[in-house]
Amino acid sequence: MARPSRNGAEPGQDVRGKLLAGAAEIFSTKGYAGTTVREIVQRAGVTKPVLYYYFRSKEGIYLALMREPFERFVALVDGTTADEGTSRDRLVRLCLQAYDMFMEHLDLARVMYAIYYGPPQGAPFVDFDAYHLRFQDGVLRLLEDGIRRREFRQGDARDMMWAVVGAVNVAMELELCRPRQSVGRDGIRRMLGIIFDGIAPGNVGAKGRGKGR
Amino acid sequence: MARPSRNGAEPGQDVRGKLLAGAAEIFSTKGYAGTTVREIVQRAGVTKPVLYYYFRSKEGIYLALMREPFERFVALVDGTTADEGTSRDRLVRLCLQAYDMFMEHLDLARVMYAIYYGPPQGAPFVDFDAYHLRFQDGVLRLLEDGIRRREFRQGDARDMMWAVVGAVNVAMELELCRPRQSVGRDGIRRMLGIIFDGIAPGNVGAKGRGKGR
DNA sequence: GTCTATATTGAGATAGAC
DNA sequence: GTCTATCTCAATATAGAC
Repeated sequence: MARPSRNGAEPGQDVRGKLLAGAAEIFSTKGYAGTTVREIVQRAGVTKPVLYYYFRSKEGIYLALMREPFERFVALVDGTTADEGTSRDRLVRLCLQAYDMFMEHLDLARVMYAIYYGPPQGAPFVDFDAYHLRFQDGVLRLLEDGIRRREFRQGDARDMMWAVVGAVNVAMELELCRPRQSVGRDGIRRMLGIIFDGIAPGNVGAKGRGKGR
Repeated sequence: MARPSRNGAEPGQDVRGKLLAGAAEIFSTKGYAGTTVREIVQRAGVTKPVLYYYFRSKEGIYLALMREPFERFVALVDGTTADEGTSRDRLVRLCLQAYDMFMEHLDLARVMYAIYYGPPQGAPFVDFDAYHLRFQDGVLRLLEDGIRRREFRQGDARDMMWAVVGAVNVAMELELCRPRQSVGRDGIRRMLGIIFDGIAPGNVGAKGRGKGR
């Protein structure tokens, strides 16, 4: 299309993509405020005005980075809750898919956590809550469905939802902060198993091992 | 002791305390890097050299702030795990006490989360992991104890531990980020109840409602 | 489109008077 | 102990050449 620039790389999308990829990594380790434009452009092998040309500002490249994966996440939740199978299986599947998605975008997840559980750092607003709520709502609906079908016992579906969300969160947060100790997909399966069956002795019902996708 | 200073406040401890209290609040909303020395001293009604006089540096006031409450936390965990009662009751008690402590120091907890799940922000190192591990270890020991006593079913105590820690974490994180939606002490009790008894129907054993102090 | 060079701002920290 | 005044440094951002 256009002729290659002096350093051998394609101009346009290529430089833009390199800036984005590098920025994701740096934002994830240093946070929004702690990341300097200089670092981003250095890693991409260009100079500052190039970034301002493509993204107008530091805020611009940040927003470009955060927006796309979240749309995929919403689609995923809505898809899985409409799936076939027992409530238990669907629930496990939803949790594992959320986890997989999280792992695919660990860098961005880190940035998100830093902003969500931390100070805004001067970063422009992104509505992380909306996506978090979407996941919770998916879990909640599956639980209510399971209660209606008598797959789960009567009880407050919201409490069950929090227990499930807690298990998934723990797995994710271990991955972020102590990857050596992480429990992984199997850990999530086992935790969900515990939440389904309990840790008190005597539960003889519904011990089926959901394969979970 | 000393004569009141011009603005009517006592000198010495009073100014120091005011600086600490204000710093906790500002660090918690703006993070370490986002907090300026100017803001801290302005809120305390003094000037910059006063802070440098008492704490030597920005790092100094941060460390002074973070260190003390954690020592109390360790003592609490070690105390509760050595308590009397059923494993279930002790476990609930430990979780609720950790939660209470968290709530007493919400500001500091926020700062801790921001550093722990986010970038260091240039803040001096504080070993949050050690305290986190201490809590996990307390939960784990109580669970192993309960399994030995046949209060809990046979199984991987670590998986149970993560489920319990997940429930407590969720309650805490809601308090940090969406206090309107928070589940509180009772929410923790109910989540633990679910983890003990499961959500699948048919568990007829050990349904005792632990009062949990 | 990409560079060099620089303007501008605000941070943490200190000197020295009182 | 607390102030005023100032130092030093690094960051974002831009001007203007090529």
